[in-house]
Amino acid sequence: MNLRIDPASPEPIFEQIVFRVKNAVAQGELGGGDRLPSVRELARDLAINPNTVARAYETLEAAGVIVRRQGAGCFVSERGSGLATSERRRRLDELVDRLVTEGFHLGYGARELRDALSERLSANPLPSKRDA
Amino acid sequence: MNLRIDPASPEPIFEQIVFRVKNAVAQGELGGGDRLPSVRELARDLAINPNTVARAYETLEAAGVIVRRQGAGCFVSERGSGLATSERRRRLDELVDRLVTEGFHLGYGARELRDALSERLSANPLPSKRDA
Amino acid sequence: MNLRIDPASPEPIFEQIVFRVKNAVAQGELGGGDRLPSVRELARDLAINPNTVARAYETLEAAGVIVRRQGAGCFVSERGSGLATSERRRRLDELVDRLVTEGFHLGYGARELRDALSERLSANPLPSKRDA
Amino acid sequence: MNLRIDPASPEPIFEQIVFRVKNAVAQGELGGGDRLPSVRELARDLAINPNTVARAYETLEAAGVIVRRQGAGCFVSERGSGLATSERRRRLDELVDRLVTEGFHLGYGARELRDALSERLSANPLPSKRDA
DNA sequence: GTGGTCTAGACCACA
DNA sequence: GTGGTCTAGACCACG
Repeated sequence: MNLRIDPASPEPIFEQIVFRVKNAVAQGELGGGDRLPSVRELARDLAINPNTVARAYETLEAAGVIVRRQGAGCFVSERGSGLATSERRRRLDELVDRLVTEGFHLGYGARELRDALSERLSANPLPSKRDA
Repeated sequence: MNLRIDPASPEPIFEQIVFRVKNAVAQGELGGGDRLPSVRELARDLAINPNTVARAYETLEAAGVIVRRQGAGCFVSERGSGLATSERRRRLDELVDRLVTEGFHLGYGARELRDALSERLSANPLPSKRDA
Repeated sequence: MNLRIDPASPEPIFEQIVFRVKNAVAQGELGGGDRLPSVRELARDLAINPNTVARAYETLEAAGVIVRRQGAGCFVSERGSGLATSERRRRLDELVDRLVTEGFHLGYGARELRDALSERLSANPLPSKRDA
Repeated sequence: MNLRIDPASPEPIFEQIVFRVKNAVAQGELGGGDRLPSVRELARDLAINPNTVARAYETLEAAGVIVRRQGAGCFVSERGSGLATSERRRRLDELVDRLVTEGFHLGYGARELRDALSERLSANPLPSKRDA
């Protein structure tokens, strides 16, 4: 999975890990049932405190992305988050609004935003759709 | 502009203000040269600490969204962010990656993501392109 | 709210806090918008580590029961968990199955289980229904 | 009895076994005197560590659900838990409180909780009452 | 003042 | 070995 973090980033370390894992799943690098590195192992590799990794894994479990099993390890979940359609849509709209607003202030117009999204989806196609 | 904030949101108040202003500009509700309410005025209207408003305006100025003229007030900037093309592109890619990754974990596929963006851009078209 | 914990219980302290808060909300002792004691204050009152309280509040936020606002405190949420109907039903069935199974092994029959539930609901009526 | 476990569940495997057995008894699939598979046999069938099965059986014996006869195997007990009436009632109230509290936070009201319990009891009636 | 992040290290529970 | 809980204490961010 090639997990790296940037300790100098304003984004908390545990959130960086959370996003990297979500990203790996969304790119098909990790699939349902796959095992993640152990808390201690990843902490050693990233030279950070095990509690920080544990926090990231905890967040990922709360989001329905992974399951943690005592004595066994952490595994990519086979099931989705279980959110209601309305809630999912609300969050999607917020994500889109954020892209459009911030993108506009970076100087990008409607067409460039659409193209950027299309290019991203073509370059790294999503795995078969995940349940909500 | 009808600036409202949600005091029950976990998003910091100053960030809510920043985003609402950026959003208003991106939707054409605010345009170059328009004047924003004064720090004291807005703080009174929203019933929040003036320091919080001041921090929001500082952030907006640093982002190149507004300019503050001594004694005259705050105005929506005519110019863009002033970032280099490579940096702008990097940030756009990051925004797109975030949409795709989080959207996937909400259960949305490539087509639905493209559609959601297109619908958003049709419903609230962007103003004429802003300079970078 | 009268929060007490049992340090000798096998149930983790942070989970005891989580349940007590959920319970207080389900009994109408706490309602939407109400403020919880601060992390430090509650930690001092219960004579436990602030991190343990923070963990409980974090869990409550993930469950959609409260919202935490930096610099302001923790407040009972006005909104529900946002779970899909199917997921809510699945969890309810699991709760019911647990009651029936464990209740049976305690020596209680169908009628006694129904009566115990009815009595509980009569003695402490639920507040007006919470959104899912 | 068709004992199955879900290795992807965060619930410890030995607890899954404990609950499945209790559940089977509460549904009449297993009755007093019935023999359970041996530790080694069940461990092989479920492809898990024999220690895990042994732990589950120990827990079931401590709860009064099964009895282990030296060299003969494990059998569903004819007797109840042996708990005092007050302790039994305390545990029942706790179970009911848990159902009501968690059910409320899932968005269910008093009536829906009562209905869910009644439906469950109708769909899978309890065997003749077990001794306390 | 509030909550948020991170480190360090102890001890327990599960497989 | 794995993850889970808890403590102690530092430092940062928000209002």
